[in-house]
Amino acid sequence: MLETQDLDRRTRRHLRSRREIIEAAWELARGEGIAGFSLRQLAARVGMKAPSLYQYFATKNDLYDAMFHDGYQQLQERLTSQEGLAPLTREEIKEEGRKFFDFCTEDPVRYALMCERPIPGFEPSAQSAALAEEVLHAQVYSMLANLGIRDQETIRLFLGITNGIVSQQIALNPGAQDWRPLMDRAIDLFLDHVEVA
Amino acid sequence: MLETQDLDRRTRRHLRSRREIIEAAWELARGEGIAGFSLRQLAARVGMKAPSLYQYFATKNDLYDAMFHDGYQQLQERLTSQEGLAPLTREEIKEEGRKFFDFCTEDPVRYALMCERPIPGFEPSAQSAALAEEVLHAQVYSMLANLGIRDQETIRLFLGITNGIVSQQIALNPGAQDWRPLMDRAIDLFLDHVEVA
DNA sequence: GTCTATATTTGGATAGAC
DNA sequence: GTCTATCCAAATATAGAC
Repeated sequence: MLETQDLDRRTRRHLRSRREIIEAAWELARGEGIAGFSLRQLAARVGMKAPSLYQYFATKNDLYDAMFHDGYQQLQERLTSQEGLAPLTREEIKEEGRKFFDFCTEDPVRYALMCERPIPGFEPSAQSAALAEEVLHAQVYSMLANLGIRDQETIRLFLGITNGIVSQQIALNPGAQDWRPLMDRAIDLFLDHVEVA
Repeated sequence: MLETQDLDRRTRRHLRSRREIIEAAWELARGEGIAGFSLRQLAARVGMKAPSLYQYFATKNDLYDAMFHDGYQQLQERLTSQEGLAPLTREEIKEEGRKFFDFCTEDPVRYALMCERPIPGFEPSAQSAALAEEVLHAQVYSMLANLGIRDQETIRLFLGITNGIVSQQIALNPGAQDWRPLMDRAIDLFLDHVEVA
């Protein structure tokens, strides 16, 4: 007979393996590109053979979806949720901006999976897309709302300029940080423009 | 005996075929992704078999390089060279910004090839990279220099925010133009900040 | 749950006839 | 310059033994 304890243990073990695979996938993706690694390579890295991976992910796109989801979970942990908080000072906003810059540039492949469309045919599942929206809401929308900014155009302006600094760093000089000071300046520019903080 | 005329004719014919292949490659790339089309598909589209393509491009990466080069030539034709011109008015700058936005968003795959790094292992040749730099110089550096802006940080700020608007449009809602009005606003923001025009 | 073996497809690229 | 035929490598995914 199967005890509940055994089921739990089995589930936990399964989830742990899943996690290990996802992390190995990130490592491989950083080296070979997000679409450039194979399931054979991935299996080898976790000490399995390729077919065993199908116990954890039904298709390669399902793996991508788990990575996408994982990326947004990481971002969520890295930034400070702004929901129900007092408005940030200008310096605190810059601090969050630098954290975002560092998060994105430290792993360009992760940034691409999360914010660009690097894999033809892959789209995040509804669940993962919902998490992405949730993170955006908790961090950006809330932060701006706390400053009194709620109209979509201004929110987009903020998203555009901050992501612009990040994506230029990654496109023109990945691995470096020479665009990092520009994040502060871009945020100054924005805040001067909207006349708050 | 081969006449010079014949050589010219042959060369022109060769270049015409090359051009036809590049254009077919763009069409395919728009549908299948930049790395998602095969040389077999490409050959079929121009009425050839795959091996014949090797008369025109030694490898697939050479084809990508030709496309990269072609993209920057197209951009060069689309924008107005600013070298030796009088400073633009604010409205004229916005006009150029909108042209850039339209150019980039009308073909996201082209934008990706030109400005992101969508193909692991592909880097533009020295010649193509030089063209890219030349275009950037003739358009952006010159335009800003005519306004008295010459320091690198401010130039980068301009590049960051304008590319940011474009890349958000492509990432979040490709095919649409709902971020287009933000290009004007971003340029206002920038010009207010640097206090010119 | 993991394996071996393999099906199946597809890719880039080359040899050599015409 | 274009073709047919083919090489070779690699990919995702499945079947079925253990």
